[in-house]
Amino acid sequence: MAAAIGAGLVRTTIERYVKLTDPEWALVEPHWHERSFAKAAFVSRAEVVEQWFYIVREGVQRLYFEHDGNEHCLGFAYGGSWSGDYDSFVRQRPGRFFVQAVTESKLIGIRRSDLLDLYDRIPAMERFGRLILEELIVGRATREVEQLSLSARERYRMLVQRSPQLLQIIAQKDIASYLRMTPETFSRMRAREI
Amino acid sequence: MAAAIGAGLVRTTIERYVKLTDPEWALVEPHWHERSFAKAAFVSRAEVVEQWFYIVREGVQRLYFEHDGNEHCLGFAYGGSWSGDYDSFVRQRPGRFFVQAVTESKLIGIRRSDLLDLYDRIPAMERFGRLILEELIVGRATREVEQLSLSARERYRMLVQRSPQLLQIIAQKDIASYLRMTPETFSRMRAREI
DNA sequence: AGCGCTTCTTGATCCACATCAAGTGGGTGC
DNA sequence: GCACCCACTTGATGTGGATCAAGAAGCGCT
Repeated sequence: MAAAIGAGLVRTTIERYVKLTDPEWALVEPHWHERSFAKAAFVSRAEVVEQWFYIVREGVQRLYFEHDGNEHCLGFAYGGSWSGDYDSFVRQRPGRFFVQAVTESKLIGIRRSDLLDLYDRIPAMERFGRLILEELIVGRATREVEQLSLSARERYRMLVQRSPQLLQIIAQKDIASYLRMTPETFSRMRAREI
Repeated sequence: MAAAIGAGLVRTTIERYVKLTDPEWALVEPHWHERSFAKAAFVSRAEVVEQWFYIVREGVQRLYFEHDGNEHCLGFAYGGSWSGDYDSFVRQRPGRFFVQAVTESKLIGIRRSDLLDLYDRIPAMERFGRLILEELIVGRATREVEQLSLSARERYRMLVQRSPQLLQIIAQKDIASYLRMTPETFSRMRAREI
């Protein structure tokens, strides 16, 4: 029942970047597999070399790393976006990051060896690989500018305005970490002004 | 005298990532142009849409943005690496960053339209585009982990150990900004322990 | 439903680094 | 060569947010 995977999600997602002919899609499609993760399960773990690249079908995941017993949250993935430890996936070295399912999640993944194979065989797929990286870089640059330009309170207000749904789904300590502040500071901002 | 451009620098640099056949190189080579920048001249400016992508032949440049009259330095480019405002280059929107020649610089650049054309015509060039973005992403991830894991003093020590030559070339206020501290803090760290 | 663990809240205190201020020195341009 | 402008240094003071501490409230698990 390959055709049912993601109910067309994968092709739709790829075709946000490049068009595939039907014969091309026939080569691409069989390599994607749905994988389920229970709440709190790990999609990727530090120390492990990542072999999968994912599209999120359902659920939310958080990306973080540990240092001195603290967790530093770098981002969240949800419907239609990418998931997994892209850093380890690219370098093929033991990962520095954890990706954990915040809610029960269904991800549609492709193995690295299969993806590289598609890059070789289908120019449009290589382009797809380039374009998602461009998007990633632009997102990172935006986030970096905001981290440096805004105070803790301004970053909090920005998040409330832009992604209020995250407040419902993600633990406050993780949002706090994502915003580069302690849970205590986050809690005080919530209390004093919404 | 196209063959003299960069004395082979461009082909060598590209071939760190992908191999080009001689006929492919013959298509690629004519699109690269050497551009010179005086000390303190701007390679890229905020508000302008970047049309060039550069390889550094000579000199050092700094990447920064302005906010509330402060400059925030995000990185430096030098021999053999990339330069220019990649964020604006990718998005084709007015730039958020400045790239300024710290020392007199010679950059070898290609226009965006020409590069996209090469992506269309030469699969190896599209792969090259993907691979340098992968390198960029990995570098960003490394830097982000360090920013979050290390104190100001540790970041200072790390830089001294890893890139001592930068201390000779770049203004201390810019290195301080790159390390996310004020010039005063940087100066005090220098004074108290080397 | 009740137990136990984790998260969240709230208050008191602390501190690394920023800010403000003033003086010194080096490089650049005329 | 001199003047001006920054960059750099050094000291005094300030503060945003961290840390420490101790309850309260959720929430999963059996």
